[in-house]
Amino acid sequence: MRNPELTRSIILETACELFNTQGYKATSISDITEKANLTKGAIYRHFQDKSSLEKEALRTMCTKMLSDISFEIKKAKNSKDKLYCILDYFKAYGKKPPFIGGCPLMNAAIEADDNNMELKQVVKFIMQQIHDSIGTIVKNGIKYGQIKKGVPEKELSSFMISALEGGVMMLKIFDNDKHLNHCIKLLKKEIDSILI
Amino acid sequence: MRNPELTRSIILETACELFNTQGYKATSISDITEKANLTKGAIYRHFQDKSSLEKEALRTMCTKMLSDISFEIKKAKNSKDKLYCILDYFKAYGKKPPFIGGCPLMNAAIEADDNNMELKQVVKFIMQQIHDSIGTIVKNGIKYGQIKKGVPEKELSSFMISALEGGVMMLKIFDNDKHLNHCIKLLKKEIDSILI
DNA sequence: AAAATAAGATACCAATCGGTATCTTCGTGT
DNA sequence: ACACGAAGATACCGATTGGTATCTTATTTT
Repeated sequence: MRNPELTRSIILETACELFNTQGYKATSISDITEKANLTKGAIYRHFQDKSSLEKEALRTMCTKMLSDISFEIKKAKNSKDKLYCILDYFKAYGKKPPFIGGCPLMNAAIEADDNNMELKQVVKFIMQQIHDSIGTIVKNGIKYGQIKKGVPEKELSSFMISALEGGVMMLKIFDNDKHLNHCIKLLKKEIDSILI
Repeated sequence: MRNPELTRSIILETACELFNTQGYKATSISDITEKANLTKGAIYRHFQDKSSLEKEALRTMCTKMLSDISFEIKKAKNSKDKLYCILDYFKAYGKKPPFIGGCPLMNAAIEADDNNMELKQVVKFIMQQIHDSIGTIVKNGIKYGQIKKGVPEKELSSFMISALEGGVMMLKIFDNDKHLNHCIKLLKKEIDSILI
């Protein structure tokens, strides 16, 4: 019956869910053991301390997010479709969210920023990757004649990320996805305006 | 030397600062007493419990935010300037932020949402006011021939709030206001495009 | 089959949490 | 001048926190 790898993944998955809904500081080790039907002995065998578990949980969620998005992006054939993929990924937060509790990156960013520097570093690293990826899509679009020359790819990337994350925040505040959908609609307009 | 009203306002101000930087749950009553050079006796004389202090601190910060923004908006003479006021208010987070620790509304929204329903209700109420105010500016702009007819005011309002709050999040993640400034630049372009 | 090792349950620790009860002290009304 | 009530300091409460030490039990090695 014993399966250490399974136990570890159960702990990690439970921690992800609780950290992303209740917050990192607000989730106690006991919260995790109760929900996972395990004990402290199990957790502290697999993870050095709570801080390690926090960082690994955040990394796990972000890695899943990045790989899910890039899976869709790779299927898309042109720049427009690739950029739309990102919008669609966030649109899903309204109906069948990829994570309960909202975007893990935003949640960790807001909670960690003055408090938990290690967690903040993880957020910063992942967010930079996303920002670069969107920039690359735009640059390639220009290169291959699908996007107008001179479009400032970094500005568009910052704008898309900010509006989408802000839209998810609005979704959580109002328990209503209309604000998020407004953002996506206007971002699509913005994207369409730079296409050739 | 004793001044109960002053004591109360010191407690409230200290609580605002700590709640907005460290988070509500993560800030203990002892944190507040130490920073304010007071004791529990003082706090629990002026506030019923921690939850009350949390709500009043959030309301205090949001009221300040709303009154600062509306003070500037009232000085502006046309729709464009009024909308630009809101962008400028958020732009200040980069250089001399109105609150240390980021936007109190976003911080509370992210922390409270699945956890602290009373705090979430405060956030929801204030955010609705802001959303309505921006909508009203746009509607009046249309009425007085400054903004094109048919502009969906609610969409623009959701978009502005989301992009600005997301921009503040990016500012906090990277300790760099370039992403926020990108958002503001593109929002200005969006606003200019609906002017007559 | 016995011994060794790894997995995880149990019991405990000091520190800290929010909150209360009590006590001292300051300011005011008489 | 004195008493009284409010302001706030102090001491304490049970519950919970992250973490550790120990013990049992399942699995693998010999």
